[in-house]
Amino acid sequence: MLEERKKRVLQAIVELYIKTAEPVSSNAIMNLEGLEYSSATIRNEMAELEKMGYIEKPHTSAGRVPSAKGYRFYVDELLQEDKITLEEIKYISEKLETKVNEMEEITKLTSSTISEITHYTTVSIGPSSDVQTIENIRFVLLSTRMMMAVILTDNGLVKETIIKFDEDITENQVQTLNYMFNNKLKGEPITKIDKPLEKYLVEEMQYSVNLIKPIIEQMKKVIEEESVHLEGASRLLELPEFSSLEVAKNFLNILDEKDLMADMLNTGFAKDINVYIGEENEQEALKDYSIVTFKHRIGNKDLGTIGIIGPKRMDYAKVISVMKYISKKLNDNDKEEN
Amino acid sequence: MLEERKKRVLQAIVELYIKTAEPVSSNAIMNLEGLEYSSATIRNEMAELEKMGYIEKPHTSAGRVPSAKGYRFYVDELLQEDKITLEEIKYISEKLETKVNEMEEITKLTSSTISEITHYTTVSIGPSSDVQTIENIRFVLLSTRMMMAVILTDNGLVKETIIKFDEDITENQVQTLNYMFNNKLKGEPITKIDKPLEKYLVEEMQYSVNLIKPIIEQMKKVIEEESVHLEGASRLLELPEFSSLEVAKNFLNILDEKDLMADMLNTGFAKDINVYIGEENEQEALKDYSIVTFKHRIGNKDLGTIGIIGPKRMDYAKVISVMKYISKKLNDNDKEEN
DNA sequence: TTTAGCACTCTTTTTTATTGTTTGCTAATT
DNA sequence: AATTAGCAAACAATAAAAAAGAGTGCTAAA
Repeated sequence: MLEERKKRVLQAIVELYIKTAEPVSSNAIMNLEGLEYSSATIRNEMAELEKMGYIEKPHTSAGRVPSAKGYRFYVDELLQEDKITLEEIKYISEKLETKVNEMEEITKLTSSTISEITHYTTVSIGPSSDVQTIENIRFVLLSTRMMMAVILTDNGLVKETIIKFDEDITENQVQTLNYMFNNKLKGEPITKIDKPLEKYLVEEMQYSVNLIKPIIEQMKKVIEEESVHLEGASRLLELPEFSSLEVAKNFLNILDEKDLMADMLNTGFAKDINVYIGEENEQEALKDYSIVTFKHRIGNKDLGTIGIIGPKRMDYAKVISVMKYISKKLNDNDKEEN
Repeated sequence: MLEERKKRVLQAIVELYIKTAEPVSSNAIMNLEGLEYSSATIRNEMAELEKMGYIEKPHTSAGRVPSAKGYRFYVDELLQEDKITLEEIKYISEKLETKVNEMEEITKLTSSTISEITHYTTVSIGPSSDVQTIENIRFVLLSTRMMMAVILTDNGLVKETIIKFDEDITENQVQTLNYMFNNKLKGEPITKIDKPLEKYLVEEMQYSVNLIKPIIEQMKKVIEEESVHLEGASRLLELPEFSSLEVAKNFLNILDEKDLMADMLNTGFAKDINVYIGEENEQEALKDYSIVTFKHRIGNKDLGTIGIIGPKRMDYAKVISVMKYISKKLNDNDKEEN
């Protein structure tokens, strides 16, 4: 465990570095609250913190920079969660009051709000399909060979898709489909819509392959579709660590990899808010960045996961404060409405 | 009119500059096809071309760079449209054979194909709402207070939206709506769905405001929604003109302005393919870029507009070749299917 | 009409010098 | 024993100077 003064020094280094992106010198932190010592004393503490692995030097004559271990300690032990201003609270409240018709839009709204307030890039994704159950399925004939399928899930999500057929479909067939699918699938997980179901319907129930096959295939597609939503992609470019084109390009390329982003949002969820600092990220490409993931929900309805991507010197305190506030706000709003 | 040799020189300068992004010296173009003269002779021609305004010098001791006038002359008179390789043809054909269920996906597919082949950024938008007419409208009750509306247009586009109500809706009401909307609106332009219609339905036809108002409002919203689709945003960053972070940021910010992009895609359409070079763009922010717009259609169905954004030294020949090829291919594919 | 030749211009790259920041250590002080 | 003043050493960052390179425009000859 770290002595109190060392903690203060580490905290000062982390917070100043988050603020300025410049290595922090012994001079810069002397005389701060609780650190009324000469720079030489601070230097001694810094030397020890370095030996312990909490901070490091870019080169001999530079100030110190937090190491991954340093950030981790800061996040776990030193971080204070009140870094949210009144204006920000006001802004968030206003944005979250926007009326939305679809649950998915709440996720987008939340993720854009977080991006705007924190100035980091956010990525979001809906709830994973295996936690969702079917509440209702509707088929609607759009034209003789084109049908629309709408699936309502228990968390209020709507998934629709258009299905084309090679032969004409009758209104009668559509009604049978409506009855049968609802009867069989209501309350079941949406992942039940798959190949075995197709097989069952065709082989056991004697439905026409030409009718069932396109339906199942297309529905399966929308269900599995993980649509990643991005917000504020260019925002990070304002930060000094992205002032090299090399780095900027690398970052934009990472964002372009939807699969990678989906992966990232789907890894390990001990808590609702998780912090991954630099090398702690499982994905190789993200080892230079920090990610904070936020599984958000209203009541017990899972609404998906939002990830904030930023530099390692991300303002963790701010990000976490904002998330917690939004989470609270979302649930309050919901209660009011009922 | 330019003498033949001057044309050759101008062409060489434009093409070399497009390729290398470096000012073109007299040395570099001597001995090219049709230019078997000494560098001094070329220099004389270049001096004259400069006086006429076709090319310019970044500074005294640099080579020449095409001016906007130079590019314009090149595009109008010199450009050869066979700049498309066999591999590219193969790649395009394969991609365009992907089966899609929605017309909108064709636009996305086309725009991503163009971006991939040309390495420029593309922006696309659906057909403007005032050229579309209603083919069919469907209302489907999803739950007691939630309804889905689906509009089919004559160009095969599907627009759907979810509508929430403050009071319960009966299946009966939905059927009336279905009958009435179709009866009244089939064959009409979709822009007919607006405030006056709401007024008519409520005041003359005595429908409940609580029912009609949310419907019209929400439908109006989806109709007016111009969803701009972006492809290959980070691609331009590979080009040397974007090697300054300043410029790169500027570019990304322009792309973020959806309204600007929509504007750009909606300005003046003399032909299906239009080229705007630098200052020729109406929008101030685009004066440093060149835009090629491409109104694409299958038969006489308008499918929307795709814009390619690149530097002024864009490879116009390639871009135009690709567009023409895709246009042909789309229409051929369509014929085959019928 | 074309071209060789060369001085001149201006950018780009390389080198050298200068300034500034911060550390680590030693010795003095509290 | 803990703290601090003081100072040399280590680099980075900046500025200034020098050298190299690429092209042009013009003149005079072919």
